[in-house]
Amino acid sequence: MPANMNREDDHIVHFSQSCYADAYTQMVTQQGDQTSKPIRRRRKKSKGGNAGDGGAKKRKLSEKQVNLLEVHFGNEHKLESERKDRLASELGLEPRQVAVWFQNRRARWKNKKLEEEYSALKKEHESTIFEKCQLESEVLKLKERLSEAEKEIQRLSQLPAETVPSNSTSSSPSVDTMAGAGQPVLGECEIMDTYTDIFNTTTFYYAHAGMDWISQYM
Amino acid sequence: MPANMNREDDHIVHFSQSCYADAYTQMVTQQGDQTSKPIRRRRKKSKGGNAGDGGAKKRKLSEKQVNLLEVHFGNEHKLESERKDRLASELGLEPRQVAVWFQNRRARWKNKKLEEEYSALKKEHESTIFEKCQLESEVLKLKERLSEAEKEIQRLSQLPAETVPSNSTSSSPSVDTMAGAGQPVLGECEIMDTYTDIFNTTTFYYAHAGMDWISQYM
DNA sequence: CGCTAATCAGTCGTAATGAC
DNA sequence: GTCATTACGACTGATTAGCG
Repeated sequence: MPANMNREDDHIVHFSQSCYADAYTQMVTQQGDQTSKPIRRRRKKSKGGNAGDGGAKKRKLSEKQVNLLEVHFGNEHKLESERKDRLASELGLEPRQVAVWFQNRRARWKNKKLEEEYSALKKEHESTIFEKCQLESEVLKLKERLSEAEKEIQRLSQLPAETVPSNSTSSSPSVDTMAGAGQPVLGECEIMDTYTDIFNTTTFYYAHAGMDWISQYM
Repeated sequence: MPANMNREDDHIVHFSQSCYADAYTQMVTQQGDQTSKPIRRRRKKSKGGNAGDGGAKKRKLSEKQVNLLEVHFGNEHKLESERKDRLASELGLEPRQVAVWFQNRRARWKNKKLEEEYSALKKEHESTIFEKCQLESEVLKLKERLSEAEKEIQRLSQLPAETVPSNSTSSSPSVDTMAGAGQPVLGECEIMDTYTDIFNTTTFYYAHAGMDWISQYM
């Protein structure tokens, strides 16, 4: 809520940068006071002073503060101004800081969520592809069996009036045959296309997340 | 909207820090922004001096600067210091600013990319699901045809020695029959499961992006 | 030094709400 | 209705910590 801070944070009036120091971080210890240069600031890092736990020589929030904020964020991502003020005084921060922290936290949370959903979707997609492959090979298998069966029908219907040997009647022979020859049916399966597709269009480090099933083909 | 008019003075406050003035902003300004609203201000505002300026405060980079930076970023996301310095002087910025801009640009580009890939993947996933459905129905169809064919074989092989009527021999009748009855085969298709899954696990505004195909079922 | 990742903050637009 | 306030989101700039 950067925009509306006017109300309760008037007194602060954005003294940008270093001017915040007092209000923001309780231990500023840093006097460097080059309040004038926004950029070019090459400060030395921590001076010996504060070390310790939440040290925060700059305007960083202390660990304790962040923890408490996290807890409250976990309970509720939104922040009504009543809660904001209460939290602020609990933490010794300006209400505005609390508001900004929540805002940023929400934004970060969204990105994280997106990443999670992406990898979940990817996993699901991969397994769907796998199932699709299985279906494709099943279709091939069935088509061959069907073609065999129809050949058989053709044969049977065309021989005029003979007695057919009883052991060739049932469909089981052809079934077994096809099942035995089932290996090469993957020829038409698009698994390899999809495979390369997946790995070419993504450059994320977790790209290999859910591809375990592929080992079944190797 | 009248809503955001109140920011004017906020800007002024920052700007009065002055530190920015030189390095930042060549005026982004173009103020046509808030022009003439008679905003009733009631806050104590900052000190102020700045009355006269027509707006133009904000440390934002000018459009021209951003465009040039974008172009260079498009060519190469990395930034060697030679290039950085050259760019900086071209733009009238601190080299440090250029570096920061590139850093942020890279970081944010990643998120954007992730979002793009997410929606691309989702689209692909949906079409894969669709294809899988088609395959499932094809499998059902084939299984029925096969079963018909085997019944036929059974019949043919069991009738002793008759002359089979020529018009019932071919397999085409059963094929046509199945194709005609193709509609209800979706009964076992998991499309609805998947459908609800997709819409429950995502809350993005572009969730409906690639579901056009679903209209084929409605 | 440069980079990434994380963090903090300011700006703008805008929707929801309440007062006049 | 208009106007103001407030809260939020998206975007952007800047800082810091840590790695190589």
